[in-house]
Amino acid sequence: MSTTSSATEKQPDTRVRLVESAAELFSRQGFGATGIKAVLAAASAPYGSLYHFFPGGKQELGAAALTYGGDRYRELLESVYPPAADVVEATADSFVQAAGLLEETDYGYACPIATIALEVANNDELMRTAAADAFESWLEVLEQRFTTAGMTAKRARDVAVEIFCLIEGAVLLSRTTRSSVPMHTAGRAAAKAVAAGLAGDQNNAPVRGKSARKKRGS
Amino acid sequence: MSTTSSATEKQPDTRVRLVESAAELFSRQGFGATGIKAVLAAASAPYGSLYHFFPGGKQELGAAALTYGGDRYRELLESVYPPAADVVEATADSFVQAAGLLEETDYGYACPIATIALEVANNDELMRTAAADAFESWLEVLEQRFTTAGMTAKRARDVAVEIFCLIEGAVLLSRTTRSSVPMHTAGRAAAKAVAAGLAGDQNNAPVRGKSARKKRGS
DNA sequence: GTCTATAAAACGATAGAC
DNA sequence: GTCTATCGTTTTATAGAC
Repeated sequence: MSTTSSATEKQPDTRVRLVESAAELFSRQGFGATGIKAVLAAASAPYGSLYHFFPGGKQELGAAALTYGGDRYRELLESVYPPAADVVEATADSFVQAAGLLEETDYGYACPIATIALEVANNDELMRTAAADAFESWLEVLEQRFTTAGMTAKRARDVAVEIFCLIEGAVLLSRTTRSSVPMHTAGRAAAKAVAAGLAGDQNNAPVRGKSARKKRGS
Repeated sequence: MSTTSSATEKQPDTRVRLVESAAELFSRQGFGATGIKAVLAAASAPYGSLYHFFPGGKQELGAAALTYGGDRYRELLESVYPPAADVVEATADSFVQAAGLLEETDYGYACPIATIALEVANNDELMRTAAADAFESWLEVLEQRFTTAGMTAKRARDVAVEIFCLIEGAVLLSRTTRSSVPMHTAGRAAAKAVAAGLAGDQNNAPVRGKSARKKRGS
């Protein structure tokens, strides 16, 4: 019962459609620029239903959209990184997939969180933490895969953060310039970073001066 | 060489204050969520002055704010990368500086473009191109420095994009999680990437399988 | 030319009818 | 319990007074 009411599952889930539409529109147009009316129209839901399912109003809807989008993307990430897969190859694939998504959506969509997160990071603590939790869940997936592949926990974390930064930065640059080239460039760098992490070449030692480089793995 | 009407230069630059306040507020709170009244109040400017200086209204103000913020950041970038400096060291420094900026602003400010760019990339072509031009000018600075340091033009471009992605992704993650750790992690990765680019280890060949490569820059 | 007052529309949110 | 009509505020933009 309660808000989700998954016990009966009778109607075509107005609440879910609401969250899906919100995640879509907020991530495309921004949270502040998207009115709740637009969300309701996209979800084919009547006006008052929003406040029925989300007493907290737009803020609560935004947080739910972030959590929903974060979960969906985490699932995608888990599927792109099958437990036994080559993590270098999987990393390269994930960027190619992201580039394809950008092209398919005419550079309109790539990350369900980023746009909203930057908007609300200073102004809305509830939504900020929802976005942070989503990001953290993605990093945990990457960490787990990299650890399984042989990295130390510390290194797996660093590489996961690095991959995250590369893909999110590429999302920003690709969407702004309407080109998938940056995403492909970032993908090659990401694959290299993962390979370096596995090979033991990825550390936090000073990089300048003489540094004996150890060739890449396999 | 004032911005537009450079003939007289009489008033204490209301237009500049307007653009500065807009750049500040838009990048912190988002473009859609920030009303023009808030910008006018921050600039201590009367209402109608906005439409006097910017007949195009909020859109034109937003584009001007992006150009302004982009120019300022490009100057900062040029100062962080002095022409004769060690680019690896300069790269590491720039991330440390970015981390410091995040902490000083309570994780409220880091990039003058990113937040706005993601919001308007789909909805406002004028602002989108302004953001794209700003990003491109930053990449050109990095490219030029890396080329001077010995990289080939192609490699310099790739490394520049990579550095950009790392710092912008780190801005997103650091602001969302309210931690400067990701920025420092990304900084180490960035310094390594630049070093690898200089050493000739950075290429776009497939990272798996055997691939003997030996080309060197300069 | 510089600024104040107003206008029309859209916003988020609420109350109350069904 | 589900949805429609309305409230008060705030938004961008425009006239028009100084």
